[in-house]
Amino acid sequence: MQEMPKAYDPQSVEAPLYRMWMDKGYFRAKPDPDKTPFSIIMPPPNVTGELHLGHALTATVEDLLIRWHRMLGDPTLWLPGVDHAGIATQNVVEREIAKEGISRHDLGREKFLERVWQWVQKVRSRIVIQHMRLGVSCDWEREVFTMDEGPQLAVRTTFKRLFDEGLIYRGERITNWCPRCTTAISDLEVDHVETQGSLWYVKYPLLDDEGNPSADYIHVATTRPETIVADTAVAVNPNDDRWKHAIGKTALLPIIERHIPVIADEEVQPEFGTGAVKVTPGHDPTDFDIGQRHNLPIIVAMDAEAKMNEHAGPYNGIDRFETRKLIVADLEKLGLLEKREDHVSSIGHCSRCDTIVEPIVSKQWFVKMDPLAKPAIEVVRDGRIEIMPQRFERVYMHWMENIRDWCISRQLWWGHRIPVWYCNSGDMFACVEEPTECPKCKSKAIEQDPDVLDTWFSSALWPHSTLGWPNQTEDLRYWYPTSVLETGYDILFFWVARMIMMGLYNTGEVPFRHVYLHGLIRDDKGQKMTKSRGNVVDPLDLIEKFGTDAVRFTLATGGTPGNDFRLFDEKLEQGRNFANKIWNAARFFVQSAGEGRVQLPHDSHTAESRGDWPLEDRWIVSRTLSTAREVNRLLGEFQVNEAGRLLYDFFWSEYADWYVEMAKVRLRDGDNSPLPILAHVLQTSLRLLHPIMPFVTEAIWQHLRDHVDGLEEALIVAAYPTGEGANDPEAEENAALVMDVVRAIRNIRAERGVDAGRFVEAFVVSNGASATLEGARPVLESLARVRPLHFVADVSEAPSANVASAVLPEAQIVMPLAGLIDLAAERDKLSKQLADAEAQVSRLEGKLGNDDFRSKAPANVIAREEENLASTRSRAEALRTRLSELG
RNA sequence: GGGCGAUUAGCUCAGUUGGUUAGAGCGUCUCGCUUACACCGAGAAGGUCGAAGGUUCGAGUCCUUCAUCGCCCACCA
Repeated sequence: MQEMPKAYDPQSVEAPLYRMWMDKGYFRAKPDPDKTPFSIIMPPPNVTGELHLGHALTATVEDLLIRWHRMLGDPTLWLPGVDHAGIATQNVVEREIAKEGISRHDLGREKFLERVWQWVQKVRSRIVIQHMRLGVSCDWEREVFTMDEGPQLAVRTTFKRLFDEGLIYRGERITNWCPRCTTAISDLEVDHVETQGSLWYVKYPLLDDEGNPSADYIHVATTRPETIVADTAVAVNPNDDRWKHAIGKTALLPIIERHIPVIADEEVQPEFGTGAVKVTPGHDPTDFDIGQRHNLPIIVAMDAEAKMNEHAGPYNGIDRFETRKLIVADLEKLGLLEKREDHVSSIGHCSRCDTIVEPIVSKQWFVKMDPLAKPAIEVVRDGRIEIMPQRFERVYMHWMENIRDWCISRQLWWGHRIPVWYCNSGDMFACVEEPTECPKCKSKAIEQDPDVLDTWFSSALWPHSTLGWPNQTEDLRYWYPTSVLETGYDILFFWVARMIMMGLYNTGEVPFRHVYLHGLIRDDKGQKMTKSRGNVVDPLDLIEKFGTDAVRFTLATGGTPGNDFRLFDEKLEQGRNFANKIWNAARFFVQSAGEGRVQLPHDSHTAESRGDWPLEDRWIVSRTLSTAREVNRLLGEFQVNEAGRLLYDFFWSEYADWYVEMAKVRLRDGDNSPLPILAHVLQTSLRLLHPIMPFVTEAIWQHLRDHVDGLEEALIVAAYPTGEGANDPEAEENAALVMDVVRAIRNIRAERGVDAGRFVEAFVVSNGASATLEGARPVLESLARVRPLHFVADVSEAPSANVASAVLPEAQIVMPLAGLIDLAAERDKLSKQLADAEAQVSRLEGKLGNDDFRSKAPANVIAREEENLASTRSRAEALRTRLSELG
């Protein structure tokens, strides 16, 4: 039997308990064909570095759900994993080797990838340790990495299927190009920032019929003058009278002096700028489309790092923004710059490195999304997948319905290599296994595409690839579709939407039933936590400082699903204090139990079986039942925060503040009858709390087993209370009255300045509730520190001079407090209360006198209001009597 | 240009089928005897639930408009 220290010490408790859970194999998934499984595939953290608070939140919520279901007896699988995070990891490792003064090109592809793998090994183990510190009860034996063989096979199989069905294609398209990462990125990887910039008005000379520059100009407006060198046309709206005369003519491109046509295209908005637009199909998405329609040549005037190339004439080799300055100056010199205006526009930045993205035409691989999106829309519409909070379903729909093709090729080294080979005959083909020859011409001169896939491609397959797909494994059959996906709303499109599409495409089934989206965790000022701001908080630091349970409790209850929330020390202190409260409430029990063993009450399920128990016992047992029921309901609705709050309130404000104090009254008299009830409520609370606060509850559980019979060997596998059994409304009502009386007396004592320790005389006037109150005499005397305590049936039996009083709906308190009475204050207080009561009475009279209310409101509401009116009336009456006695 | 969210006590936030006199934590003010806990206990003060309309017997909760802040989506040069 071990002593419990005075304060809960997370540091000394957490690691041994986690080891115990692991050693006993409690985390291991055990399928049972007769039961409905509950499964979660953990969102794999990136191997870019440490876990952040978003991961901690995901881990908390998922662990909570898993522990809850495990205790309910459901077969549970929680499968952990790690993501190779292509571009992000490559960037991190590039920065690492830059410290040694080398670039990836110095190393070469193979050596560089070796360095990445070294990095991965290091970071993976840290992520695992961090997760363990958070108390996650996932099945570690099943941990998967996105670059493992299984996911590799799934990636290549999926690619080949899509390729063979024509849903993957390769084409020269305009894509977002990051000149720093030197790769194409998808639309989603571009962050748009409203930026104050300039709009330059430039005059292009029009050529006359002989092909010589005329005095006539066409005026264009541009925000990116450096792209002038790649213009292949000028476009105007066909209905624009100002420019009708120019359509079909030829303009002379300044500086480059190329002849370009003036064309008409509906896309051009006459209201903007001059109504004439320079067309640069190689460097602008809209212009690319116009170019396609008019068969314009495409000129790309920049290299991979966005330096101007040979197409840029005098600017060859110069950076794009430097070129912008130079060309503006040159145009001015030529007299072709008409004016400059301030102009705000939205500039795309690489979400990985914040470099300004350049739209550039290049050869890339794309997935045709429309056919994949349709079924994905369907499953959310018909409820096969539920997204919470529900408002995100609209966001999802909007994106799906306007979906654009997905650029999946990346000019990177780290990632899944595109499984396409080119034959020197000009053929290309996709393969699952590495081929040795071209399937068509049998040539051995084949070469694999050098590019890798967008990291989200493998992520999209995660729920089924981790379970063995494309093999039809037992795991896949049993655990798929998974139950819940928990992640941040910021990756709804990146990940959730794509998992739904690819899951349906590959398996014909949804990947998960429920999507639970959490908000962003912000700092105390509401700012996003970013490395550049330096306000990123490491979950481990918080765990060291407050304990894991405190962090989990705070994350789980501190906010609402889908909404951002601020995290700061005061919030975590609340969690820490709660853990300590639980610890000490248990400590009180353990001390009270002493050497003896306590039996749990063997029949507490029906109100009758508890009929002759003391009021406070009946009350707390009844309240425990409702709490258990409510917690299960809330968890079932994923209202994790409300479940946590409810448990907090129940445990602290009802069990600890009231029941334990009431139990002390009997215990002090040497009556040990509260012990079974204390044990019962305590162990039930521990079960209920365990999913949210696994460590403190398990630690206490192990202590409790020394004192209480019939407890399972470990709380993590103990049964979860569901609250079956009958409540005892009568006991709840009577206990409420007792507590009200105690509170009223305490209030008088405090207001009149009665010494805290002093016992004083009190009269409780009550008719209907006298038996209840008489039964609670020891509790009242002790908790309110009143003695002698008189129960009388009528106010006339209580003294009226020099008294302080309080009027409750079912009782009045009269306390003779010679020397402490301030008549004016007393009158004031009672008058105010009377005014409140009278206002209440007239409000209720009005309400109940309203025929509409009587005929339309439900009966129980009417009955309640009637009761309310009656008791408020008698309360007002009592107050008037008291006041008149005061004179 | 569309869409979404937030606006509730000094601060940070709950409040999910509309139904008693709107809650919590922190902070503030009093007081602290106790078989757990000062990471505590008792008592108190503090809110016209962003504004204006509307629906309803009844609105913090539903509808409309507006304001402020924040976010997402969008190829207007």
